[in-house]
Amino acid sequence: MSLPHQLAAGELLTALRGASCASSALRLYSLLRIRLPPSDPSSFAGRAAAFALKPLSSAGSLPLLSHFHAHLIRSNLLAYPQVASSLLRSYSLLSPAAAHHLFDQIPPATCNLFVVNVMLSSLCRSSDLASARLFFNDIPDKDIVSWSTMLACYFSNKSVADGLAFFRTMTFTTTLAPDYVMLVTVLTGCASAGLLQPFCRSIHGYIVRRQAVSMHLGTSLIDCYAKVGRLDYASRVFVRVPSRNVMHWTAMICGMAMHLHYDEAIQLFEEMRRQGVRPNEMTFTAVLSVCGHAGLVEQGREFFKLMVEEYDLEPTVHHYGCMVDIFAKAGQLEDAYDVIKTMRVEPNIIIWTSLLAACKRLKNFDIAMEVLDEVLAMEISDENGGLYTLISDLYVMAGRWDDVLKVRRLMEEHNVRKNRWSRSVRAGKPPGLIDPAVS
DNA sequence: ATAGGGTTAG
Repeated sequence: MSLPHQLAAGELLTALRGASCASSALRLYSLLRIRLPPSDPSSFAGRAAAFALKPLSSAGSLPLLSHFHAHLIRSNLLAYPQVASSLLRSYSLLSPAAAHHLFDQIPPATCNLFVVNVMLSSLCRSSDLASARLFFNDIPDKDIVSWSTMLACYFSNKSVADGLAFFRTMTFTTTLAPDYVMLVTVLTGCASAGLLQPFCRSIHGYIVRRQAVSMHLGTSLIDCYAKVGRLDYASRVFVRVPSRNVMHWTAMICGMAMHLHYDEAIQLFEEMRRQGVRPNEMTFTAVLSVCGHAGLVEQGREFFKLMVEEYDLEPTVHHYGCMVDIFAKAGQLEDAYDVIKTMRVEPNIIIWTSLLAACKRLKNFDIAMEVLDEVLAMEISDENGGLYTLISDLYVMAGRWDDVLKVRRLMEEHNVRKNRWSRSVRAGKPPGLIDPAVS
Protein backbone atom coordinates (compact mmCIF):
# COMPACT_ATOMS: atom_id res chain seq x y z
CA MET A 1 0.00 0.00 0.00
CA SER A 2 1.45 3.35 -0.97
CA LEU A 3 1.71 6.04 1.65
CA PRO A 4 -0.80 8.61 0.32
CA HIS A 5 -3.23 5.80 -0.19
CA GLN A 6 -2.92 4.72 3.40
CA LEU A 7 -3.28 8.28 4.67
CA ALA A 8 -6.43 8.78 2.74
CA ALA A 9 -7.88 5.56 4.11
CA GLY A 10 -6.91 6.54 7.65
CA GLU A 11 -8.56 9.91 7.27
CA LEU A 12 -11.69 8.30 5.92
CA LEU A 13 -11.72 5.90 8.82
CA THR A 14 -11.50 8.78 11.29
CA ALA A 15 -14.33 10.56 9.53
CA LEU A 16 -16.37 7.37 9.54
CA ARG A 17 -15.87 6.98 13.26
CA GLY A 18 -17.46 10.35 13.82
CA ALA A 19 -20.24 9.94 11.24
CA SER A 20 -23.59 10.74 12.74
CA CYS A 21 -26.03 9.62 10.08
CA ALA A 22 -26.36 6.43 8.13
CA SER A 23 -26.10 7.95 4.68
CA SER A 24 -22.83 9.76 5.33
CA ALA A 25 -21.46 6.67 7.06
CA LEU A 26 -22.31 4.51 4.07
CA ARG A 27 -20.81 7.03 1.67
CA LEU A 28 -17.57 7.18 3.63
CA TYR A 29 -17.58 3.44 3.95
CA SER A 30 -17.83 2.81 0.22
CA LEU A 31 -15.19 5.47 -0.53
CA LEU A 32 -12.89 3.74 1.89
CA ARG A 33 -13.57 0.32 0.43
CA ILE A 34 -12.69 1.51 -3.06
CA ARG A 35 -9.30 2.72 -1.88
CA LEU A 36 -8.38 -0.45 -0.07
CA PRO A 37 -6.17 -3.01 -1.82
CA PRO A 38 -7.53 -6.56 -1.82
CA SER A 39 -5.00 -7.67 0.77
CA ASP A 40 -5.97 -4.97 3.31
CA PRO A 41 -3.14 -5.70 5.76
CA SER A 42 -4.39 -3.28 8.44
CA SER A 43 -7.89 -4.82 8.28
CA PHE A 44 -9.24 -1.38 7.62
CA ALA A 45 -12.33 -2.94 6.12
CA GLY A 46 -13.25 -4.65 9.37
CA ARG A 47 -12.72 -1.53 11.42
CA ALA A 48 -14.69 0.51 8.94
CA ALA A 49 -17.57 -1.95 9.04
CA ALA A 50 -17.70 -1.80 12.84
CA PHE A 51 -17.78 1.99 12.72
CA ALA A 52 -20.41 2.13 10.00
CA LEU A 53 -22.76 -0.13 11.92
CA LYS A 54 -23.37 2.35 14.71
CA PRO A 55 -25.09 5.05 12.66
CA LEU A 56 -26.79 2.30 10.67
CA SER A 57 -28.66 1.02 13.69
CA SER A 58 -29.71 4.49 14.81
CA ALA A 59 -31.20 5.02 11.34
CA GLY A 60 -33.75 2.45 12.43
CA SER A 61 -34.15 0.74 9.09
CA LEU A 62 -34.11 -3.01 9.17
CA PRO A 63 -33.92 -3.38 5.34
CA LEU A 64 -30.88 -1.11 5.29
CA LEU A 65 -29.25 -3.19 7.97
CA SER A 66 -30.01 -6.47 6.18
CA HIS A 67 -28.52 -5.02 3.06
CA PHE A 68 -25.30 -4.20 4.88
CA HIS A 69 -25.41 -7.62 6.52
CA ALA A 70 -25.46 -9.25 3.08
CA HIS A 71 -22.47 -7.15 2.08
CA LEU A 72 -20.59 -8.25 5.22
CA ILE A 73 -21.23 -11.88 4.39
CA ARG A 74 -20.06 -11.43 0.77
CA SER A 75 -16.85 -9.75 1.86
CA ASN A 76 -16.14 -12.23 4.65
CA LEU A 77 -16.05 -9.52 7.27
CA LEU A 78 -18.38 -11.31 9.64
CA ALA A 79 -15.53 -13.53 10.70
CA TYR A 80 -14.18 -10.65 12.75
CA PRO A 81 -15.75 -10.80 16.21
CA GLN A 82 -15.72 -6.99 16.30
CA VAL A 83 -17.85 -6.83 13.18
CA ALA A 84 -20.13 -9.65 14.28
CA SER A 85 -20.75 -8.06 17.67
CA SER A 86 -21.43 -4.66 16.13
CA LEU A 87 -23.88 -6.18 13.70
CA LEU A 88 -25.53 -8.15 16.47
CA ARG A 89 -25.92 -5.04 18.56
CA SER A 90 -27.40 -3.12 15.66
CA TYR A 91 -29.91 -5.88 15.02
CA SER A 92 -30.81 -6.18 18.67
CA LEU A 93 -31.81 -2.52 18.76
CA LEU A 94 -34.13 -2.96 15.79
CA SER A 95 -35.36 -6.54 15.97
CA PRO A 96 -34.52 -8.82 18.90
CA ALA A 97 -35.75 -11.82 16.92
CA ALA A 98 -33.38 -11.05 14.06
CA ALA A 99 -30.55 -10.67 16.56
CA HIS A 100 -31.34 -14.06 18.01
CA HIS A 101 -31.38 -15.59 14.57
CA LEU A 102 -28.03 -14.04 13.69
CA PHE A 103 -26.48 -15.19 16.95
CA ASP A 104 -27.37 -18.81 16.18
CA GLN A 105 -25.47 -18.53 12.92
CA ILE A 106 -22.24 -17.09 14.28
CA PRO A 107 -19.54 -19.77 14.15
CA PRO A 108 -17.84 -20.72 17.43
CA ALA A 109 -14.50 -19.28 16.31
CA THR A 110 -16.06 -15.83 16.01
CA CYS A 111 -18.31 -16.06 19.03
CA ASN A 112 -16.12 -14.52 21.69
CA LEU A 113 -17.20 -13.00 24.99
CA PHE A 114 -17.94 -9.65 23.36
CA VAL A 115 -20.43 -11.29 21.03
CA VAL A 116 -21.97 -13.30 23.84
CA ASN A 117 -22.32 -10.24 26.06
CA VAL A 118 -24.08 -8.36 23.28
CA MET A 119 -26.49 -11.26 22.97
CA LEU A 120 -27.05 -11.22 26.73
CA SER A 121 -27.85 -7.52 26.74
CA SER A 122 -30.22 -8.06 23.84
CA LEU A 123 -32.04 -10.75 25.82
CA CYS A 124 -32.14 -8.52 28.87
CA ARG A 125 -33.84 -5.77 26.89
CA SER A 126 -36.26 -7.89 24.94
CA SER A 127 -36.93 -11.05 26.86
CA ASP A 128 -37.91 -12.04 30.37
CA LEU A 129 -35.56 -12.17 33.30
CA ALA A 130 -35.64 -15.96 33.51
CA SER A 131 -34.54 -16.50 29.90
CA ALA A 132 -31.77 -13.96 30.27
CA ARG A 133 -30.61 -15.72 33.41
CA LEU A 134 -30.58 -19.10 31.68
CA PHE A 135 -28.43 -17.65 28.92
CA PHE A 136 -26.16 -16.06 31.51
CA ASN A 137 -25.75 -19.37 33.34
CA ASP A 138 -24.46 -20.97 30.15
CA ILE A 139 -21.75 -18.40 29.52
CA PRO A 140 -18.49 -20.22 30.23
CA ASP A 141 -16.09 -17.45 31.23
CA LYS A 142 -18.29 -14.69 32.51
CA ASP A 143 -16.52 -11.40 32.94
CA ILE A 144 -17.50 -8.24 34.76
CA VAL A 145 -19.52 -7.07 31.78
CA SER A 146 -21.60 -10.26 31.75
CA TRP A 147 -22.30 -9.88 35.46
CA SER A 148 -23.21 -6.22 35.32
CA THR A 149 -25.43 -6.71 32.28
CA MET A 150 -27.31 -9.40 34.17
CA LEU A 151 -27.43 -7.27 37.30
CA ALA A 152 -28.93 -4.33 35.44
CA CYS A 153 -31.49 -6.76 34.04
CA TYR A 154 -32.66 -7.64 37.56
CA PHE A 155 -33.05 -3.98 38.41
CA SER A 156 -34.88 -3.06 35.25
CA ASN A 157 -37.28 -5.90 36.03
CA LYS A 158 -37.80 -4.44 39.50
CA SER A 159 -36.27 -7.50 41.13
CA VAL A 160 -34.10 -5.42 43.41
CA ALA A 161 -33.62 -7.94 46.20
CA ASP A 162 -32.76 -10.72 43.76
CA GLY A 163 -30.37 -8.36 42.01
CA LEU A 164 -28.54 -7.49 45.18
CA ALA A 165 -28.37 -11.18 46.08
CA PHE A 166 -26.95 -11.79 42.62
CA PHE A 167 -24.34 -9.12 43.24
CA ARG A 168 -23.35 -10.84 46.48
CA THR A 169 -23.07 -14.13 44.64
CA MET A 170 -20.54 -12.55 42.34
CA THR A 171 -18.45 -11.21 45.18
CA PHE A 172 -18.50 -14.59 46.94
CA THR A 173 -18.08 -17.01 44.10
CA THR A 174 -15.74 -15.24 41.72
CA THR A 175 -12.55 -13.28 41.92
CA LEU A 176 -14.01 -10.49 39.81
CA ALA A 177 -13.85 -7.07 41.39
CA PRO A 178 -16.74 -4.72 40.66
CA ASP A 179 -15.64 -1.86 38.46
CA TYR A 180 -17.22 1.56 38.43
CA VAL A 181 -19.91 0.67 35.90
CA MET A 182 -21.05 -2.16 38.09
CA LEU A 183 -21.00 0.04 41.18
CA VAL A 184 -23.16 2.60 39.39
CA THR A 185 -25.55 -0.22 38.55
CA VAL A 186 -25.63 -1.46 42.14
CA LEU A 187 -26.25 2.03 43.48
CA THR A 188 -29.09 2.47 41.01
CA GLY A 189 -30.63 -0.70 42.36
CA CYS A 190 -30.24 0.49 45.96
CA ALA A 191 -31.79 3.82 45.00
CA SER A 192 -34.91 2.09 43.77
CA ALA A 193 -35.40 0.30 47.08
CA GLY A 194 -35.63 2.82 49.88
CA LEU A 195 -35.37 0.18 52.56
CA LEU A 196 -31.82 -0.65 51.71
CA GLN A 197 -30.08 2.40 53.03
CA PRO A 198 -27.43 0.37 54.91
CA PHE A 199 -26.60 -1.37 51.69
CA CYS A 200 -26.07 1.95 49.97
CA ARG A 201 -23.69 2.93 52.77
CA SER A 202 -21.74 -0.27 52.53
CA ILE A 203 -21.26 0.22 48.80
CA HIS A 204 -20.11 3.74 49.54
CA GLY A 205 -17.65 2.36 52.08
CA TYR A 206 -16.39 -0.11 49.53
CA ILE A 207 -15.91 2.66 46.98
CA VAL A 208 -13.99 4.80 49.45
CA ARG A 209 -11.78 1.88 50.49
CA ARG A 210 -11.05 1.12 46.87
CA GLN A 211 -10.47 4.83 46.26
CA ALA A 212 -12.72 4.39 43.32
CA VAL A 213 -14.75 7.58 43.71
CA SER A 214 -15.09 8.89 40.22
CA MET A 215 -17.28 11.51 38.66
CA HIS A 216 -19.89 8.93 37.73
CA LEU A 217 -19.95 7.35 41.14
CA GLY A 218 -20.37 10.73 42.80
CA THR A 219 -23.57 11.28 40.84
CA SER A 220 -24.86 7.82 41.66
CA LEU A 221 -24.03 8.16 45.34
CA ILE A 222 -25.81 11.50 45.63
CA ASP A 223 -28.82 10.09 43.85
CA CYS A 224 -28.82 6.89 45.84
CA TYR A 225 -28.57 8.60 49.22
CA ALA A 226 -31.27 11.08 48.29
CA LYS A 227 -33.59 8.32 47.14
CA VAL A 228 -33.14 6.24 50.28
CA GLY A 229 -33.92 9.27 52.40
CA ARG A 230 -30.48 10.37 53.50
CA LEU A 231 -30.25 13.85 52.11
CA ASP A 232 -27.59 14.62 54.71
CA TYR A 233 -25.28 11.97 53.28
CA ALA A 234 -26.12 13.10 49.76
CA SER A 235 -25.05 16.66 50.60
CA ARG A 236 -21.90 15.40 52.21
CA VAL A 237 -20.92 13.54 49.06
CA PHE A 238 -21.90 16.54 46.97
CA VAL A 239 -19.70 19.05 48.80
CA ARG A 240 -16.77 16.67 48.64
CA VAL A 241 -16.84 16.12 44.90
CA PRO A 242 -13.73 17.96 43.75
CA SER A 243 -14.96 19.35 40.45
CA ARG A 244 -18.71 19.28 40.32
CA ASN A 245 -20.24 18.84 36.90
CA VAL A 246 -23.82 19.27 35.67
CA MET A 247 -24.76 15.79 36.74
CA HIS A 248 -23.68 16.32 40.35
CA TRP A 249 -25.57 19.58 40.56
CA THR A 250 -28.63 18.09 38.94
CA ALA A 251 -28.63 15.02 41.17
CA MET A 252 -28.38 17.27 44.21
CA ILE A 253 -31.15 19.57 42.99
CA CYS A 254 -33.37 16.55 42.35
CA GLY A 255 -32.57 15.29 45.85
CA MET A 256 -33.57 18.61 47.39
CA ALA A 257 -36.77 18.64 45.35
CA MET A 258 -37.54 15.07 46.33
CA HIS A 259 -37.39 16.01 49.99
CA LEU A 260 -39.52 19.08 49.55
CA HIS A 261 -36.65 21.54 50.05
CA TYR A 262 -37.83 23.71 47.21
CA ASP A 263 -36.00 26.88 48.21
CA GLU A 264 -32.72 25.04 48.54
CA ALA A 265 -33.25 23.39 45.17
CA ILE A 266 -33.66 26.75 43.48
CA GLN A 267 -30.77 28.26 45.41
CA LEU A 268 -28.57 25.40 44.28
CA PHE A 269 -29.61 26.05 40.72
CA GLU A 270 -28.66 29.72 40.97
CA GLU A 271 -25.38 28.84 42.66
CA MET A 272 -24.61 26.39 39.91
CA ARG A 273 -25.09 29.08 37.29
CA ARG A 274 -22.96 31.53 39.25
CA GLN A 275 -20.18 28.97 39.23
CA GLY A 276 -20.42 28.78 35.47
CA VAL A 277 -21.78 25.26 35.22
CA ARG A 278 -24.14 25.04 32.29
CA PRO A 279 -27.50 23.46 33.20
CA ASN A 280 -28.75 20.80 30.83
CA GLU A 281 -32.26 19.69 29.96
CA MET A 282 -32.52 17.51 33.03
CA THR A 283 -31.53 20.33 35.32
CA PHE A 284 -34.38 22.33 33.89
CA THR A 285 -36.78 19.44 34.31
CA ALA A 286 -35.80 19.40 37.97
CA VAL A 287 -36.26 23.11 38.63
CA LEU A 288 -39.47 23.27 36.63
CA SER A 289 -40.92 20.41 38.63
CA VAL A 290 -39.95 22.30 41.79
CA CYS A 291 -41.96 25.25 40.52
CA GLY A 292 -44.95 22.96 40.07
CA HIS A 293 -44.72 21.61 43.60
CA ALA A 294 -43.99 24.96 45.21
CA GLY A 295 -46.67 26.79 43.25
CA LEU A 296 -44.20 29.18 41.60
CA VAL A 297 -45.94 30.05 38.37
CA GLU A 298 -43.95 33.16 37.44
CA GLN A 299 -40.67 31.54 38.42
CA GLY A 300 -41.57 28.57 36.22
CA ARG A 301 -42.25 30.83 33.26
CA GLU A 302 -38.88 32.51 33.78
CA PHE A 303 -36.99 29.24 33.97
CA PHE A 304 -38.64 28.04 30.80
CA LYS A 305 -37.67 31.25 29.03
CA LEU A 306 -34.15 31.02 30.41
CA MET A 307 -33.80 27.50 29.11
CA VAL A 308 -34.89 28.40 25.60
CA GLU A 309 -33.37 31.85 25.21
CA GLU A 310 -30.21 31.82 27.24
CA TYR A 311 -29.22 28.18 27.07
CA ASP A 312 -30.68 27.44 23.68
CA LEU A 313 -32.18 24.14 24.78
CA GLU A 314 -35.08 22.63 22.89
CA PRO A 315 -37.95 21.93 25.32
CA THR A 316 -38.85 18.24 25.52
CA VAL A 317 -42.06 16.56 26.53
CA HIS A 318 -40.79 16.62 30.13
CA HIS A 319 -40.48 20.40 30.17
CA TYR A 320 -43.87 20.94 28.61
CA GLY A 321 -45.23 18.45 31.11
CA CYS A 322 -43.81 20.51 33.95
CA MET A 323 -45.36 23.67 32.54
CA VAL A 324 -48.75 21.98 32.24
CA ASP A 325 -48.39 20.83 35.82
CA ILE A 326 -47.36 24.27 37.06
CA PHE A 327 -50.46 25.85 35.56
CA ALA A 328 -52.74 22.96 36.48
CA LYS A 329 -51.61 22.95 40.11
CA ALA A 330 -52.13 26.71 40.28
CA GLY A 331 -55.66 26.26 38.98
CA GLN A 332 -54.93 27.96 35.66
CA LEU A 333 -56.51 25.27 33.54
CA GLU A 334 -56.80 27.38 30.42
CA ASP A 335 -53.09 28.14 30.49
CA ALA A 336 -52.31 24.47 31.07
CA TYR A 337 -54.48 23.45 28.14
CA ASP A 338 -52.86 26.16 26.01
CA VAL A 339 -49.46 24.65 26.62
CA ILE A 340 -50.75 21.30 25.39
CA LYS A 341 -52.34 22.84 22.32
CA THR A 342 -49.31 24.86 21.31
CA MET A 343 -46.38 22.64 22.24
CA ARG A 344 -44.28 21.11 19.52
CA VAL A 345 -44.36 17.52 20.77
CA GLU A 346 -47.15 15.01 21.26
CA PRO A 347 -48.70 15.08 24.73
CA ASN A 348 -48.30 11.85 26.67
CA ILE A 349 -50.25 10.13 29.43
CA ILE A 350 -48.43 11.96 32.21
CA ILE A 351 -49.39 15.33 30.78
CA TRP A 352 -53.04 14.36 30.38
CA THR A 353 -53.12 12.95 33.89
CA SER A 354 -51.77 16.16 35.27
CA LEU A 355 -54.41 18.21 33.46
CA LEU A 356 -57.28 15.84 34.22
CA ALA A 357 -56.42 15.59 37.90
CA ALA A 358 -56.66 19.37 38.12
CA CYS A 359 -59.96 19.31 36.21
CA LYS A 360 -61.32 16.89 38.77
CA ARG A 361 -60.04 18.90 41.71
CA LEU A 362 -61.51 22.13 40.38
CA LYS A 363 -64.65 20.45 39.01
CA ASN A 364 -63.97 21.96 35.61
CA PHE A 365 -65.55 19.56 33.16
CA ASP A 366 -65.46 21.68 30.00
CA ILE A 367 -61.81 21.06 29.27
CA ALA A 368 -61.98 17.50 30.57
CA MET A 369 -64.84 16.51 28.26
CA GLU A 370 -63.09 18.20 25.37
CA VAL A 371 -59.98 16.06 25.70
CA LEU A 372 -61.23 12.73 27.06
CA ASP A 373 -61.92 11.11 23.71
CA GLU A 374 -58.40 11.85 22.63
CA VAL A 375 -56.96 10.51 25.88
CA LEU A 376 -58.97 7.30 25.71
CA ALA A 377 -57.76 6.72 22.17
CA MET A 378 -54.21 6.50 23.47
CA GLU A 379 -52.39 3.37 24.47
CA ILE A 380 -52.68 3.31 28.27
CA SER A 381 -50.26 0.87 29.84
CA ASP A 382 -51.06 -1.13 32.96
CA GLU A 383 -48.73 1.07 34.90
CA ASN A 384 -51.05 3.99 34.25
CA GLY A 385 -54.17 2.04 35.07
CA GLY A 386 -55.03 4.69 37.66
CA LEU A 387 -55.86 7.05 34.83
CA TYR A 388 -59.00 5.02 34.10
CA THR A 389 -60.18 5.61 37.64
CA LEU A 390 -59.59 9.33 37.24
CA ILE A 391 -61.49 9.41 33.95
CA SER A 392 -64.31 7.36 35.39
CA ASP A 393 -64.56 9.80 38.33
CA LEU A 394 -64.73 12.72 35.92
CA TYR A 395 -67.57 11.11 33.97
CA VAL A 396 -69.42 10.35 37.20
CA MET A 397 -69.05 13.92 38.39
CA ALA A 398 -70.22 15.21 35.03
CA GLY A 399 -73.17 12.82 35.11
CA ARG A 400 -72.20 11.08 31.88
CA TRP A 401 -73.34 7.61 32.84
CA ASP A 402 -72.97 5.96 29.44
CA ASP A 403 -69.35 7.02 29.38
CA VAL A 404 -68.86 5.75 32.92
CA LEU A 405 -69.93 2.30 31.76
CA LYS A 406 -67.69 2.55 28.73
CA VAL A 407 -64.67 3.26 30.93
CA ARG A 408 -65.60 0.48 33.36
CA ARG A 409 -65.56 -1.93 30.43
CA LEU A 410 -62.15 -0.63 29.38
CA MET A 411 -60.91 -1.12 32.93
CA GLU A 412 -62.05 -4.71 32.88
CA GLU A 413 -60.41 -5.29 29.53
CA HIS A 414 -57.16 -3.93 30.89
CA ASN A 415 -57.45 -5.78 34.18
CA VAL A 416 -56.82 -2.58 36.05
CA ARG A 417 -57.70 -4.01 39.46
CA LYS A 418 -55.84 -7.23 38.96
CA ASN A 419 -52.66 -5.48 37.93
CA ARG A 420 -52.78 -3.16 40.85
CA TRP A 421 -53.05 -6.11 43.14
CA SER A 422 -50.13 -8.00 41.63
CA ARG A 423 -47.99 -4.85 41.74
CA SER A 424 -48.62 -4.43 45.43
CA VAL A 425 -47.70 -8.04 46.02
CA ARG A 426 -44.44 -7.54 44.22
CA ALA A 427 -43.76 -4.32 46.09
CA GLY A 428 -44.51 -6.01 49.38
CA LYS A 429 -41.99 -8.74 48.79
CA PRO A 430 -39.40 -8.75 51.53
CA PRO A 431 -36.28 -6.92 50.42
CA GLY A 432 -34.38 -10.12 50.72
CA LEU A 433 -31.86 -11.79 52.88
CA ILE A 434 -29.25 -9.18 52.39
CA ASP A 435 -26.76 -8.54 55.09
CA PRO A 436 -25.36 -5.08 54.55
CA ALA A 437 -22.37 -5.86 56.72
CA VAL A 438 -21.05 -8.35 54.19
CA SER A 439 -19.74 -7.04 50.84
C1' DA B 1 -12.53 -1.86 15.59
C1' DT B 2 -16.62 -4.89 19.15
C1' DA B 3 -19.88 -5.61 25.03
C1' DG B 4 -22.37 -3.46 30.54
C1' DG B 5 -24.00 2.00 33.83
C1' DG B 6 -25.89 7.12 35.66
C1' DT B 7 -29.99 12.20 37.37
C1' DT B 8 -36.07 13.34 33.79
C1' DA B 9 -42.22 15.82 34.67
C1' DG B 10 -48.12 13.12 37.33
